[in-house]
Amino acid sequence: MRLFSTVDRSTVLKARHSRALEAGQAIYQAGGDGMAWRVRHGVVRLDTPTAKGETAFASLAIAGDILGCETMLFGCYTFTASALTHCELAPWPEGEPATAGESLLESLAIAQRRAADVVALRGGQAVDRVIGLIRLLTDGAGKVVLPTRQDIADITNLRFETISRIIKSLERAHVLAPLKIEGVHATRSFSVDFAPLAG
Amino acid sequence: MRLFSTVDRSTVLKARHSRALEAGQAIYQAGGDGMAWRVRHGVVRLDTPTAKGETAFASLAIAGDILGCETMLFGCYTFTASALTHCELAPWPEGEPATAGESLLESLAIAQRRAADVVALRGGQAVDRVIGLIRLLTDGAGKVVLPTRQDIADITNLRFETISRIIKSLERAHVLAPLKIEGVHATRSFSVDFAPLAG
DNA sequence: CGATTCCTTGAGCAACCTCAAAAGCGGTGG
DNA sequence: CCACCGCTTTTGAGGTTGCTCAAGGAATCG
Repeated sequence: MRLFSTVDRSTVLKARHSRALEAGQAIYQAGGDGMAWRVRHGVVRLDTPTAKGETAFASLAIAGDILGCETMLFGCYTFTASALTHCELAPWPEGEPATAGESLLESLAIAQRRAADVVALRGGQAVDRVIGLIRLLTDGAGKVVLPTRQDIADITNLRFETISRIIKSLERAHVLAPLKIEGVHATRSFSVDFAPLAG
Repeated sequence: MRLFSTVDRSTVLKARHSRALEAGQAIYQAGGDGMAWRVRHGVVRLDTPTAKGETAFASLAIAGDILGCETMLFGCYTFTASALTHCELAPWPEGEPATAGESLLESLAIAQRRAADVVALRGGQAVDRVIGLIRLLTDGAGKVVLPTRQDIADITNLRFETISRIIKSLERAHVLAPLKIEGVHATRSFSVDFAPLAG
């Protein structure tokens, strides 16, 4: 039983090690060739080329999500991927093909769930969308590293000025606490505490 | 928030045969038990329960998409599904498990592509969103059966009054042509010609 | 230091929402 | 057949959210 189609395994195997990325770094380009990954840590932004030659936000990939699996079918990436925060990627598929069916099914379910999350980030009041995104990005310890205002704007379908106003107001309301992390680019690593807020 | 009419459910869980559904009909409920389907024809709306006990639009499933595969993992549906147009569903997985890996991988790629489409329907100018949805729903012959104004509003994150105004204006601009179909409820089967329009 | 990039803040405006009323359409019962 | 009911759609008037345009501040890097 052959699970996956005609991918040149020899070259793939060469590069089969995990990748660590900084915030803002490009991962791969739509149309390009490469392998598939699973997101271990961090948040990845996916963009799709539009009719006008531009590129528009398409989706998010968070820890657990599969990235670029379409190359295994079509031989090229559908989306352009870039790291929104510090990221760690692991080659995919990872292990024994014995459980590949289960794993794939789970990945499909996760993908649908994630899609619903992203859709939710584009509806409702502006503040709620931003808070929704922050929730999605917050780790177990209540810490979150925010992407740039422009990235947040693209994801929530708002303008970066609006994002700036909203985040400032959340800080002033002590919902978000600015908290600088050392050793990282300051403008990109605007790190914060996030007090969940009722709801 | 959606209300579902009292559809006869007695036949729903009987057997692994294809299902035909009318526009507006409920397919399954979030949390309920059942099987997975592939959409053969038509458009299915997926809703997710929200914090406030209501239910909000989550995604669309169109011909080729997998529906409710998460029951195979969790034993219950994550979303609530209902038919937006006349639909035909086939049991899934369909055939020999030999090609299950390929098929699953393809389904995953399709799901991610579809998610990007839906996200795109929630960004940009109101008219463009509505036109984008109409494009997504238009068949090869340039015909489209529109869902209710309220459904379109939920999908595009607009109000139904806004949808009404937009569709009326598209008709007056001869982009959409009202064209009644026989043998179907008129309010739901508002059918139209769709002249693609540059872009 | 200058160049670049990102963030903040303000003032005015437009797109879209809200609320309200009425009309169309199909079904039901007298 | 007509009157009525429930539901969807249409249309209007006015209000609000979030956008646009503009200017300036802060941090990074060569």
